[in-house]
Formats: sequence, C-alpha cells, structure tokens
Amino acid sequence: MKLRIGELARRTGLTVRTLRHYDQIGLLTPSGRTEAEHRLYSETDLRTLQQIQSLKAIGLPLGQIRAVLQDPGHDPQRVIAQHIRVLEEGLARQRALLERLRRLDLAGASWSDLTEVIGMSEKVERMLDTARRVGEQPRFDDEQMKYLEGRRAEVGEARIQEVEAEWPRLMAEVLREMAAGTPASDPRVLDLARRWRGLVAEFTGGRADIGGTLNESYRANMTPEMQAMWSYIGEALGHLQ
Amino acid sequence: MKLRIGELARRTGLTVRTLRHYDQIGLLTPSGRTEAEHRLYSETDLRTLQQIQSLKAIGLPLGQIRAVLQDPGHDPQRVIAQHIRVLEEGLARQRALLERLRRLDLAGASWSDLTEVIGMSEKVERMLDTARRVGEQPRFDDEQMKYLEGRRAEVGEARIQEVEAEWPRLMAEVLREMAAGTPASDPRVLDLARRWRGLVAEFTGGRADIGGTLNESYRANMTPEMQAMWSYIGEALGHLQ
DNA sequence: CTTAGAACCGGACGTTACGTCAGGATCAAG
DNA sequence: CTTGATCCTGACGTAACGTCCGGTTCTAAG
Repeated sequence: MKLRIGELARRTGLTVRTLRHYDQIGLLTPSGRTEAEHRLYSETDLRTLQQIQSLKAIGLPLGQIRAVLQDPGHDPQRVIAQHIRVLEEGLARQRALLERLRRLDLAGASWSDLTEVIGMSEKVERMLDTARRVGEQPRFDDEQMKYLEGRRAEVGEARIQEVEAEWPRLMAEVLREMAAGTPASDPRVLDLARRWRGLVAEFTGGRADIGGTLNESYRANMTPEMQAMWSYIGEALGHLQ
Repeated sequence: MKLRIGELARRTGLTVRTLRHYDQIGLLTPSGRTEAEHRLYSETDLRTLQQIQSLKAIGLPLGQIRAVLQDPGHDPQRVIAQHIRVLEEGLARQRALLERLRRLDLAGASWSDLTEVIGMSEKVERMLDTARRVGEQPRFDDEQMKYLEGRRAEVGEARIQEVEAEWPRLMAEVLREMAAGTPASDPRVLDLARRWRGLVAEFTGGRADIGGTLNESYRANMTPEMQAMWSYIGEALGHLQ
C-alpha cells in the first residue's frame, strides 16, 4: 500500500513542500517512484517519518535527525543530553537578556535616552562579567584601585571601548595560531604577543605589581583552553626579550 | 574627520562585512564616498552605529531597528514592550520544551523507544492543551464522557492524528476567506463549512447534545479573532440547510 | 617611480527549514 | 477530449551575516 505525497502529507499534518524538502536533503527518500516520477511512500517510510516528527518535536535540527537515523550507532542518551545542554544555554541567554530589559527604566525615555541607557547597561554587564571571571580572591589593594580608576579617566571612554573590542579579536587570532600548531617563536605569534603586551600595558599603565596581581587572578580561574592560551602567549612573550 | 570602513570596524568591534551588510540593507549608509567609491563614515554615522549596536544588543531585529531610526515617530515604550512580549513568548516555549525533555525517562531507551515516548508526550500535551482551552466550566456529564471515550477507541489512533492535523489547515483556510471578504454563502465557504461539520461529527459522533456543550465551552473562552471565525462558519453552516 | 602588501570594492554562495510562485506533466472523472 | 486535482523540478525569499573571489586602490618602502 503505497502512498502518494499528498496522501502522506494529509496523514501526518505536514505539507507537500516539507516532504519534498526532506527528500531533497536526504532525510526521507521515498522508497519508490511511479513511471511518471511521482513519489511513492511505503508504510516503512511513514514510520520513519513519524520518528522524524518526534525528534523534530523536541527541537533537534534536521541534520542531526538525519545523522541519528542513518547511523543508529549514536547513543540516544548522549544526543538528547547534549541537546538539553544546547537548549539550556539558549534559555539562559534569553533569560538574562529579558531580565536586563525588564530592569531598564523606560518611563518617559526617548530613543536617544534609551540607547544610552542600554549602552550603560551593556558596559555594566561587561564589567560585572569580567569581575566575576577574574574572581574576587586576589583583589587589588586600595592604592592599586585608585591608580586604576585614575587611568580609566585618563585614557577616556572611547579608547576603552576600542580596547574592549580588540581583546576578543586578538584572542581569536592567538587561538587560531595555536590550533594551526605555529610555534610560539614564530614572527606572527611574536606580533600577537606584542599586541597582547600593549593591551595589558594600557590597562595596567605599565605597573608590574598590578600586572602580576592580574596574572595570578586569571591563572586561578581559567578554563583549560584559556590556560593553554595563557601558556602559549606567555612563551611568546618570553621570546620577545 | 571621516573614517574608512576598516577604521570604523576596529572602533566598534564589528566586522567590515557587517558594515557593508548594514549599508546594503539600508540600515547605515555611509554619508560619503571617496572618488574610488570607498565608504567614508562621519562621526554622526558613528553615533548612529552605536545606537544600532545598543538596539541590537537587546535583540531587536535589524528591520525594526531601521524602522525606528528612520521614523522616530515610533514610541520607544511600545516597541520595547512589544519586544519584551515576543521574548517572553519564545522563552515560555523554550522552557516548556525543556521541561518536557527533562521529564522523559531516558534510562536505557533505544531510538525507537525514545520516539515512541516522545510521541506519547506530544499527544498528552495536545490533549492537555485542548482541555485547557475548552475550559473546565461546562463539562460533559459522566454518560457523555463514557460515550466520547468509546468513540475514541472506535475510530482509532491513526484517524485521530489525521483529524488533529486537519483542524489547523481548515481554520487557516477559513481565516483566509474571511480576510478576503468572501461572503459566507459563497460555494467555497460552504465547502469549508461541510468539512467543518464533518470534523465535528467525527468527534461528537453526531450527538447534538455533545456538540452543544462543546459549542458553549468554546464560545465562552475564545479570542476575538476566533469568535469572528466562529460566527462566520456558523453563518455558512446555516446556509447549508 | 615602481612595487608589494594592506585595505577596499561588488558579487555570489552557504547557513535553517521550509513558503511561495512559475511553468509544465500526469491522472481521474465526466 | 477537456477539466480540475495532483504531481514534477527549479528558483527566489527569509535573518544576519561569514567566507571566498577576482579585481581596484591606497600607502609606504625601495
């Protein structure tokens, strides 16, 4: 008992276009065709489709569904657990965003007020985040704090934004060289090390004690990948002199 | 002091490609070009871009950002409040999905077990949802409930799935005719009314008392749009005989 | 003045999961 | 034989860019 595409669509609540799409991406290829190339789906196809619908209902992307159906060697627990983690991450981001939005004081704000408020909110979040990541254990002493605040006023807001934007790019480049296996003594890496040193110097104003405190702080609470990067750039910095 | 695209990218932490994209979609058109057609951004452009970054940071789609920037007549409170509602909806869906996933009993399940479990879970959700929407006030009496359960067993699971899939399609078509201003006496609408009557009959088994109870229930807790549809299809049903 | 490398240009494809035509072939019923 | 329903392939659109390409232009060093 073969089904034509329209029949199958009616029975499953999907559209004809969707079924053709699944065929196109190799997710569900009809087990037969008529002489006129009309698709014919078997009952096995229907059962496969129901599995697809189930997995789609829990939010698995079609690519992953195809992977698990074609290679049942995938462990259900692992795939689902991984998927749950992905969902949790997205959920956490959404929730944080929403909370921040709710905290904004909207009363009587114009667009320019609003963008400014949001901008401030962003900066506060970044500072909090950095503070959190650095950890609170090896804090700067009062004198050091005062010095840092002074520097902040000195270099100006604009430059601070530039520096903040520069860090992720620099880290990304370092990670790329690391992944490519470039030795830390390579000229390209030495260049990166110089930029690194420059950014750190902009923050610390060149004071070695502040740099040391920072270094300790970061070293204490880093992910393995960050530690690897730290060692790598440390070696390159050593080669600089 | 005009900035070239690379400069602006460095200062804002965006990529060159992103800025070109913003130009392409008319979100941020550079205020000038060199003779060689290289983009030149003014400080005003930079400020606009910072506003864009702020609004993007709260998750507003670029299309809406463009709209509010081009026509500041948009009320900030309204736009933000609307955006918050959109985020809340998405969040609720995500959360519900995640909870359902967590409730699944994964221990030792194979893929076929898993899809079956998910399928069951889906059906339960749909039933709960329907029950919720119909409301609990004008409930069926015991005799009616027994009758309905009997019918459910009678028509079989497969047909139930088909019918459940048919409803949204039918409603969508009715809404389309309504929106197009087709009179309820139009043959096309009468056809839809016949299909409607058929689906209701499949559920009630033709018993007028059950149909009446259902009708009351729905009528009591409908959105305005659904009420309009209800009247429309009611009129068409009247024309049938 | 030339040349190499950096920066710039527009154009096009890829990503996700389909919706929506367009133009044409096939099928069932009258 | 002619409709009307159903089917086919192909192609564009969606959101927000990333990535690659082949071809200019700019800038600094030689």
